[in-house]
Amino acid sequence: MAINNWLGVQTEVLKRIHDRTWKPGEIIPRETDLAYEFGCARVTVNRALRALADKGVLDRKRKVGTTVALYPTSKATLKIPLIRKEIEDLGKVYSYKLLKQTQSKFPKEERLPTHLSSSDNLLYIEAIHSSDGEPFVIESRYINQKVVTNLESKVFEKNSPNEWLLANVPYTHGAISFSATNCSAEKSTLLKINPSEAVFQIDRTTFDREQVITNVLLTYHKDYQLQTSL
Amino acid sequence: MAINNWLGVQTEVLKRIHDRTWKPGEIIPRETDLAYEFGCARVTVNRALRALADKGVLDRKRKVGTTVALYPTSKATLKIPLIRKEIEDLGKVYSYKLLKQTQSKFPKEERLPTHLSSSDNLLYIEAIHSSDGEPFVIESRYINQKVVTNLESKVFEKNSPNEWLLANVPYTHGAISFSATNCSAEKSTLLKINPSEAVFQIDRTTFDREQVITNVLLTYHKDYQLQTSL
DNA sequence: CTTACTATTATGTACATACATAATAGCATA
DNA sequence: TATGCTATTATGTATGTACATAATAGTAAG
Repeated sequence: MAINNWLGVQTEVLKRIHDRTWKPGEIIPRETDLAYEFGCARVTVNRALRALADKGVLDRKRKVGTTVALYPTSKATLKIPLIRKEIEDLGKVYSYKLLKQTQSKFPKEERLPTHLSSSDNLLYIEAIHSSDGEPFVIESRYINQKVVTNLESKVFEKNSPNEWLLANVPYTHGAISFSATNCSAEKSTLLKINPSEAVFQIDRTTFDREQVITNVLLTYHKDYQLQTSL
Repeated sequence: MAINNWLGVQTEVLKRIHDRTWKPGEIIPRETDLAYEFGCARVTVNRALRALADKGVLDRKRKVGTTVALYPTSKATLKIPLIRKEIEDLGKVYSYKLLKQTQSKFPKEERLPTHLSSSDNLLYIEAIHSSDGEPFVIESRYINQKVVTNLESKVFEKNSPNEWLLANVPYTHGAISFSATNCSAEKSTLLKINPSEAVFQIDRTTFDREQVITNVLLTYHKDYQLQTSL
């Protein structure tokens, strides 16, 4: 019976990997052969296999062929949501408060903002996002004013930098890192937790080509979990 | 000048989004028109736009059209590597040690293993992975022996469950969550850190269709960072 | 005014075909 | 033996064409 759509091909291929007809590391039949077997066009097989290679299930190489990935490089795609949206999606009321806004060439912070040099003309902002009035995450951000020039001084009193930048300053790429740290005394007060409690942090820097647009350190409330699926 | 490959189309589209020719939320010209403008086939435009929609840069809807995503849902794809590979890629020497292996219907752990019920026939394993002799991560795992039946009792003395399962038990999907926690006394000894120091944790459950194969809690050494790019 | 049908439209997919490109193997030459 | 050329091969991509499908708008029937 012919399989005449790429999702069907994908399902069949996954089935064979799963039931070990094709074992990890092994080479699978070439596109032409599979197309003949399934009774469809090679392009259809190509699309299915390409999608699986994107997911990390298969490895493909020109002239060599397609192999079942030895260690399926479990690629989890995690969506980094807007903070407001994340809170609202939980059915909670979102609120935002600006805590600090300073012009600072040499930020007197404990952390070195990644990817930024002290020579940059930086705007430092600290704000807190709350869920039903409870502290949710502290946003601690540097903005490179060499790149972001259309800034009115009072924007961030009402709008969170998180949201304003996303809507107003397009970026080309970014670097992101997740870690755990013992909460500083100052932040623990803001988050209403005990000092040195373990907190989840996201450090993200976004770029416009070579230039850094902004670096943000998000310090989440206790018990925050970042979830996704494989 | 004609753009006659899908990557070229993608680049041009990204350029226009970036220089705000097409603003967030706006609808962009239809495939047919773009194809005409670029001097290529509609299918080529389709491929480029589809790839961007996958990344979250565009939203597409049949009959309605393609819009620039209002909040580019920053999708970070993070690779969950084999622990051994992660360590070796850092140029360090990898070592593994089995700490505990018990048959336990009712695990006497502080944590409830996610997605598992106490009725399952569980094998509990605790092991440590080291980098140049220094503790790197504690693997604390439940294996569902209803599903994983081909287990020899001594496999995990030499092979880490992490690696053995990946190579021997195919899975259909998984759930994963990242969090921060204060390290338990027991684990802090193993990791050679102060008790209640903040540690990064990954909790992962993999499934074979409806059935849980395994649940693992990975507790990383101090200062561990999970990094990726956008 | 509401409901059901119908036409329209933009994206989604399938196919045959053609050519491009990377990697390999084999052969020939120095 | 080593080196470089060449043929081969599997995947990668582009195109014209055709039809599928989802969502909308418009129209007719009750």
